[in-house]
Amino acid sequence: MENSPFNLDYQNSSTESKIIAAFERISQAFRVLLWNECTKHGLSPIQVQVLIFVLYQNRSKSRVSYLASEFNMTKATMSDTVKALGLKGLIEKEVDPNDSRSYSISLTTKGRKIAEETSLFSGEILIAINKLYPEDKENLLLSLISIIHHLYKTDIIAIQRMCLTCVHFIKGDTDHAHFCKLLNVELQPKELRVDCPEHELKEN
Amino acid sequence: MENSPFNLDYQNSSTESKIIAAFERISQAFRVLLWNECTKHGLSPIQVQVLIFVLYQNRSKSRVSYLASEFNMTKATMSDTVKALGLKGLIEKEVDPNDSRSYSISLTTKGRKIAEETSLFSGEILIAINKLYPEDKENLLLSLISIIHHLYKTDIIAIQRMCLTCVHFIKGDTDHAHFCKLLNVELQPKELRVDCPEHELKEN
DNA sequence: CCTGCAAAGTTAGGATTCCTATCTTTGCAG
DNA sequence: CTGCAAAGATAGGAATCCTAACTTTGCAGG
Repeated sequence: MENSPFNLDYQNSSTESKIIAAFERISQAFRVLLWNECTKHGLSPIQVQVLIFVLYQNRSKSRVSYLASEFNMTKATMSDTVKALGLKGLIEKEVDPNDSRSYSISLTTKGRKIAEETSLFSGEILIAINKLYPEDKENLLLSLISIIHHLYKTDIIAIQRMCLTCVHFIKGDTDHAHFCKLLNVELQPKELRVDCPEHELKEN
Repeated sequence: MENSPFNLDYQNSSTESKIIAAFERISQAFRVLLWNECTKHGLSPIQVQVLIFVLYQNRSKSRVSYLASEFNMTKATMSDTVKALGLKGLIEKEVDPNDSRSYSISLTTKGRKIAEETSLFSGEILIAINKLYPEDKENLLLSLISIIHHLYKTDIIAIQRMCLTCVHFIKGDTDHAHFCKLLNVELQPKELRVDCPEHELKEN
């Protein structure tokens, strides 16, 4: 290491490790953009993420426990976050009629407005993606889905909402397209969802 | 939104927004893996990131100011972090002979050991990437490089160390391959680096 | 029915992160 | 040599996010 002035080996070897470095760069771009968005509204990153989540996901998932596992934190932390959002008048609690221990949260008018604004935070990344050729975009998406699927199968990530792990999904083959039983539509490869609000985890 | 039981529009429309959702998932996987690695060694995420950075990047970049901009934090925060690493005996300071205000840091034996161990934290993601076909991997890398390059050109990210923005890089064309003046080698597209220790930013 | 256990969420307390603001020392340009 | 900028340190405070203990409620097995 100290012998050569140049670190020739580093990153020169494998495409995979370069892909990882690239992912890290892009992750950082997300973090920075999210942070900028937060300071604009005087909210914390996690608060903004919760608002955006509630905006898009359906009610059954907008609970303290689910949110905690979604964002990899303890229920205690998420409880604080939800309380803070409540005090700021951005969300409302609605007790579950079937289980009075639990409640789901929904956005107030003010909360919805902020959620919609901040959900555009990744817009500049979207523009960057749009510079790719359409077929490259589709290949990129399929590669990413494959990676996520593998991460899920090996328990690196516990939660995701991809078609591939959903009870409503029927996997296609060379003769048949994929199919979603819930929406009752065929799914071309590029129509596969990665974060579907209707996702229900298939056990096995 | 309230009229239909299913949120059909969401994510159904564009490939780009699905790619963004996928990036967010993968980012989260990184965060979780890094966090796991941290608790193992009783270090904070940023401390581990600094160790890994110092392991791979060259000395001129291992300074408080550069590290602060690299990780998007203030010099004050980075100063604290470096101090903490020093107290734990993982790094050493070496004053710059040309500028006594400044110093660079290097790993102690103990620090290097931890850096090498923790730098494998993304190994499970590497395995997931490896499941792709070789040509898909290369296309994936090229797409990611293109996205990062665009993010850089539009000032979303300030710092990166890709060939495309390096003084030593000579861009190729249909007749000539890319070339690195420093290493004195031709660069095939798949050999382009995304985080080169020898990177020097080209002005303009 | 009721007893015990598990699950949802809350609270308290503390460690850590990361900020702003201010300060010291040093390099450098005019 | 004077003034300014840049590198880093320090102090103080807000916010994050954890562990541990607690309340209330649902539920299953006897």
